[in-house]
Amino acid sequence: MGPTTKDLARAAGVSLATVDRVLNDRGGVSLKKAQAVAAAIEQIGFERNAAAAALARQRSLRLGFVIPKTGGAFLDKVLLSIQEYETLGRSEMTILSVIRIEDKDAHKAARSIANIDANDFDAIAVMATQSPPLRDALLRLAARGVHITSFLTKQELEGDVDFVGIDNRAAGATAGRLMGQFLGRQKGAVLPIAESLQSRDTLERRLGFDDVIGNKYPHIRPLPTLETYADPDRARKVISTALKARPDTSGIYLLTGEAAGPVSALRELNALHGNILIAHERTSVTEDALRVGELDAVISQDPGHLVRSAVRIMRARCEKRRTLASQERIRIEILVAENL
Amino acid sequence: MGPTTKDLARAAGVSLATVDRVLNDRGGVSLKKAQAVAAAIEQIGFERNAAAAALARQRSLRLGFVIPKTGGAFLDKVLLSIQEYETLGRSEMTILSVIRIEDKDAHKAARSIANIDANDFDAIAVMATQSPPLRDALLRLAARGVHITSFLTKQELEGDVDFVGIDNRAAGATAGRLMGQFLGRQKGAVLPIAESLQSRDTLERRLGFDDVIGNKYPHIRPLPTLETYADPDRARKVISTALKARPDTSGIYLLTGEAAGPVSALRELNALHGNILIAHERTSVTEDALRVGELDAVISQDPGHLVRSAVRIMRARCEKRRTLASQERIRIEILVAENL
DNA sequence: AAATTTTTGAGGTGCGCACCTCAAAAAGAT
DNA sequence: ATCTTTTTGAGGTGCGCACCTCAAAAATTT
Repeated sequence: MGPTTKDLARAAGVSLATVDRVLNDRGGVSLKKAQAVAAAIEQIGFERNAAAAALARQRSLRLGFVIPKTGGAFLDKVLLSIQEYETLGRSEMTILSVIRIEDKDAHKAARSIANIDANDFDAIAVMATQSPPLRDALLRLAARGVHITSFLTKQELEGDVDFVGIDNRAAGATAGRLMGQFLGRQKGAVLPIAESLQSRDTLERRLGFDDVIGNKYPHIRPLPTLETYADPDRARKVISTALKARPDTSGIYLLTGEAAGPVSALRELNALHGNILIAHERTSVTEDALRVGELDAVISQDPGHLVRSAVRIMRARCEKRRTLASQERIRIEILVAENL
Repeated sequence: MGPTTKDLARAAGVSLATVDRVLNDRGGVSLKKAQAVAAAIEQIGFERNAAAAALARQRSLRLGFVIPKTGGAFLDKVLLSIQEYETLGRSEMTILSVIRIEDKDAHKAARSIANIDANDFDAIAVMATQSPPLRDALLRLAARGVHITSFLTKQELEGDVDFVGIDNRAAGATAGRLMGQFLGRQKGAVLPIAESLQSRDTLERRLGFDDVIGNKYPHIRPLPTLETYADPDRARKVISTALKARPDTSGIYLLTGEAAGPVSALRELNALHGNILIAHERTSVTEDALRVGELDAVISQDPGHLVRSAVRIMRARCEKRRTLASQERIRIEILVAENL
């Protein structure tokens, strides 16, 4: 057993009450004594007994996931992971809940956030496209004591906000590397397809992709990104046009998390085989496509890992613990048919 | 808060003492009452409060990792992960320790296991090549109440032994897929290199590899596996001979976890560029080789993940909890330069 | 029916911490 | 020097469970 608060009090030359005040930020402690306690913590290597703290605190941590209302298969998987964790997390004194927000319009999103009662949550993980009104709403929540973590999409508030998610630029670069390797010496054009170019993730992925292709595989020519606007008809039309315009196309890169639309469009156009196809996010659609050989690789991030990481970070923030950063980096996974 | 033991006792119509006897296997409970408690657990959805249990139990779980004495960079990473977890796990009431065993000889290994005092451990995770004497030694430990988990190498004892590690056949298949894709339409031979063919892991990987190559990329010819016996000189010699014998070699597959030897041999032979090279396990050697483009891909399993998973499983066994199996499958990771 | 064994219940203790109250001490203000 | 404010300490309570003892009740044997 490590040293207890009692040992800490003795080592610091203060009472248990003062130790408690320092450990739990209750204020009303002179700088001198506070420093004495801090020094003693270092010296004797005190570590709060998590089990005892959880038991005594008795109050479950209320963690919220703020998630857009509209979203496809990947988001569903994230939601499922949250649910899974809920049943498991009950014994760990955490209550998870999901808050769906409007995401079409920055102001609506901000209003959804503003509607969150700061008393209901100890921390929230926010997935939402950045915007000034949203930022203000988040800052107000933060001011009322809710810890904010950005989830999948970066938020820039004051100070350092933890971020849970992959590095999209590196993800795009990974896709570029695979595309280059899969195409080999073969010359040709690569067609990137996205839902929209508005999203920051898409842009970052494209940047990473172009970077690798340009530097390592200069014989491959990346075409301008096609936008589907999440509309199957439009997808089929623009893809068809693009493929006709560039018959030398030999690779297709689906930048967007939602691969279902483009994949079925490509299937109808008979463009699935013969072309190297790389997509993002593991969903039932991409899994199946990998298995039958329509897709060659999928770049993905594990939703379960995302959720667990977010929960760990939020808990650490609430309990004023430091997190083991190395454990929290979300890996960029590469999936092929054999390692599903 | 979920229901407590008090609620459980009331629901089952028994006393707290009986509930305690059932929950902690103290015996001396009639079948009838035991079933009543079990039924009540289901009915009211009782879940032991892990924090309170850990606190009351007071006794840290003593978990052991049984690891071969000889081992390369990958094993070092595993050991490092165990150490990392140790500092972190102290607050979680677990004490990890590592037991190094002889591994050259099955009898020596068995004797090392036999030397383990069953009173010192609640559970151990064993990494050792299977053999009848080893099996006996493990069974004796199990009989004395130590929970056994197989770690990286499967152990077949009585009943079901948990296994922590990747599916080596699938790992080999993944390597085969990448090799096939990277080589593209290019015909040629692929040279698999291993330390020795004795190890089960190596065999399984080779099987998976051949399976994919044979079925999906029949124009590629896998050569017989080269054995280096972990000897750099021998490695250089056999590789050189093999490459001369088959000038059409265009891919090399390093089956073994230790890539350092073969990689430097290949470097001296100037066989690194021009050939597609795939290896196993992330180490500083494979990382560097990936970055500079000598290696094209690495198939790996995360040591940190391995250790955490093993600990979770051992704890669950000791505390008679069921584990969330989905969370415990170790992923087969694919690494390229961009997703390190 | 008596003696034995097995099963059950009542009750207590302590794990390490969070959170609370109240009084005493120290520091600062007037 | 008195009053006010801030800081400190002593002490208590309870979280849910593990683990213990002892006596009473029930089931089994003799």
